[in-house]
Amino acid sequence: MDPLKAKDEQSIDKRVRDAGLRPTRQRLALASLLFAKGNRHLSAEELHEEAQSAGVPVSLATVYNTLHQFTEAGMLRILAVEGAKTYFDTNTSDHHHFYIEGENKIYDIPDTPVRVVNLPQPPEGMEIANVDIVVRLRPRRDA
Amino acid sequence: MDPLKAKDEQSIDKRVRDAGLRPTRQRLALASLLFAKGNRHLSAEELHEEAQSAGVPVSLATVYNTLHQFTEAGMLRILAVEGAKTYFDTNTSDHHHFYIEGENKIYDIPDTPVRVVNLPQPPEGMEIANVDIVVRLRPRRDA
DNA sequence: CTGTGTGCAAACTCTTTGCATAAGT
DNA sequence: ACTTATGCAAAGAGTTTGCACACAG
Repeated sequence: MDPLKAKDEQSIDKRVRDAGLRPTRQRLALASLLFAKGNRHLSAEELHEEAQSAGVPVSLATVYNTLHQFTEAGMLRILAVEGAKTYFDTNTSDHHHFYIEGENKIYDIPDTPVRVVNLPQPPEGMEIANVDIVVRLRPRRDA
Repeated sequence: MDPLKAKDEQSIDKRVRDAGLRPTRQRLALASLLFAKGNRHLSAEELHEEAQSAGVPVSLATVYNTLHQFTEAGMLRILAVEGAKTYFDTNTSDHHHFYIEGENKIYDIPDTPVRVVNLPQPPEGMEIANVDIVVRLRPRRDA
């Protein structure tokens, strides 16, 4: 077996274990799809289709369960974009997004130099969980 | 009739007309609820309930239609928060939000001094429609 | 073995749609 | 009158849940 692949699989396995989840076939397969290729923004349905294509017959319900378990474990973040679908982001660090209106596409803002200034104090008894910035884009009307 | 109320109703009427919409009973009533009391963040269902309480028997479908028509006319903005529900904001100018996790509550960031620096160039052929900042809050664990 | 995870299908929530009736101009 | 808006109920999309079977430890 390809040693590189073996190593990836080991680290995936560790990641899932460290999250306190049993490394089942399905969870490992989903984790591989999610974390193998860098930062991704996926809906449950998209991940489900990828799994099918990859020959891993996982059910949609399990995909939802798994995505939420990974999210609770801090391996994923939920993206707040309007519209019905929930997107999950494999990059849990501070970074922000472009959102293309009408296309339902999300992209990382590259090199994320974006910063927020003058953040207000949160109200009594609350703390800031995180700050999401969505830069909504549309096709230029002129030009 | 109370002259103040009459004046409000006139301006509501004008607002709806200016949006190119016929000032029907329902649209006027919903516009009054939406715009009478300053900035608000409402879901369709919440507005529907308010209308019922106010004695305006409008159907939920009409509330949805109306909210979308108002949005297209630029009188409302859709708020992007995670979760299934769509929220509409009566304040269409540049300002940002606190979101309380678990409560599904949205508040304006007061006096909005928040600003984003180092916004990147949008990709080719795209322009920035707007920038949404959501500061997600959670109860403090300590203290 | 024992308990957790999975798959299926049904349930649920929010939102949209189709069509007959009602209201605005 | 003519046209657009409304209400209802049904359909639709996305997500969650309950329960029997399967798999990991």
